[in-house]
Amino acid sequence: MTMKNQLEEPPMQPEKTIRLFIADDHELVRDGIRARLEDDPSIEIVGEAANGKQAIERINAANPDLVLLDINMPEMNGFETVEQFRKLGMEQKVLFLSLYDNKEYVRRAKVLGTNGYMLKDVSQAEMIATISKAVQGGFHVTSSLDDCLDNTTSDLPMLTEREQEVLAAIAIGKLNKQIAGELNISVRTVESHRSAIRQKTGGGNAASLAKVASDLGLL
Amino acid sequence: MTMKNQLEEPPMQPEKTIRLFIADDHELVRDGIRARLEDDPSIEIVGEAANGKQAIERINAANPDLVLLDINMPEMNGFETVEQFRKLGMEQKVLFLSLYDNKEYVRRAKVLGTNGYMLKDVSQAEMIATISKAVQGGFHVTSSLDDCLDNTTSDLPMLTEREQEVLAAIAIGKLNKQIAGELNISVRTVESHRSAIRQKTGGGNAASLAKVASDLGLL
DNA sequence: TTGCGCCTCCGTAGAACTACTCAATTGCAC
DNA sequence: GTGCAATTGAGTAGTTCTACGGAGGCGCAA
Repeated sequence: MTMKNQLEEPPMQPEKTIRLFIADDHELVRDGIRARLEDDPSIEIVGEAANGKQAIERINAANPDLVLLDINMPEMNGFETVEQFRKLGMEQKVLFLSLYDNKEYVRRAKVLGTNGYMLKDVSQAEMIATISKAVQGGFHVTSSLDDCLDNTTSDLPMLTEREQEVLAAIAIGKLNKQIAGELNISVRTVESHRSAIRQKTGGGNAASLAKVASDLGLL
Repeated sequence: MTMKNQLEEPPMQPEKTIRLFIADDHELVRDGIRARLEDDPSIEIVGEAANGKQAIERINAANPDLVLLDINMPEMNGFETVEQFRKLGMEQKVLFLSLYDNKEYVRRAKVLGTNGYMLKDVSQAEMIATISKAVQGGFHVTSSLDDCLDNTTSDLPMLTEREQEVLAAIAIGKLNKQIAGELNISVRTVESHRSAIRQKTGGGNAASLAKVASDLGLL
């Protein structure tokens, strides 16, 4: 367990250009990223997509070193897209780009084995730095999120899958009875989950649970 | 009441450049806008701000023809910023820029007497076109929002102020009892408002009201 | 002045949720 | 196998919300 395998790709020149693929549903944001990075000779933008589906179709042809992936996209969001990558055997490095400094998002990004989480409010310098680091491997977040990293496994609510299902249903206004029907469990079980969710999240009534759900990115 | 006062600034050349001020909390988005507009000789970017407060401080010095204003900004959002403009006697034209195709936002933009509402997913061409139109006056929305315009006064829930206060409180998980205390009204009154809100929005239980509140931009 | 919308308040009945408690089953890790 | 977490289910009591019904005051506009 030495530091050897830190350099898996052997002959890496110091000035090798990074082949970057951008997936974001807003053309405006893509333009912004382009504008920022095109000055930098060490980064080359080799492709774009406006959603996860397009990304999957186009990435292999573009053969990027790193995929800059927005989380909130229509059709297929960033997380789902990465899951698809894995299923299809695509092993590109991924750096998430998101508007939200949401601990749960950061946690999921880490759990998925991606290489970083970057907020959209970063400066040009930090964006370039984070991209460079993500390409090397490991998991990197932009500075304002540093604190999310430490407690990423301990501090967070960490709802179980079932609890997340139930919470998502609660958040869109479903009644316990409906939820029970859809999940094929008894109303009492739904209540049990609900109560567990309340305990873990500190949320009180149904409305505040809805807020929690949206904070957790379950909608 | 002829059309005379439509041209208050008398000698307007056809190719006059538009002096544009950009207020958006994301440097990335500002960069994107810059990148898109800097090719166009008819638009000149004369200033930037990262929030409403900065915008107010800087706009007079920049003397723009049009302010491109993000809605979701920290400290002071776009709507509050415009209200401040008015209080301070600033009469610059305003074009909102937002991520959300939210009818209620469009309605508020219109009610505030601003000159348009542009989604952040517009193309470069449409962005330039909308800016040009907004500078001329009137109220303009980007194409995907056209349908919001017609029913902007009739179709929408149009909650009363009190109802909005109550809804906002519900959405963050407050109990009727708490709300009653804070608004100095009885619990029964809160219930009445709540029931009116349910009727107007179609929302059923508390959780779905929370969702409605967030859709309406009350949080 | 008459009407209308908004805000305020109330009663009753039932549905839904909250707050505690407990426990059987499954599967996974040590 | 023992322990632990996740999922499932239940009892009891109390609180909160929902769905009806009704009514008075106030301001504004036709």
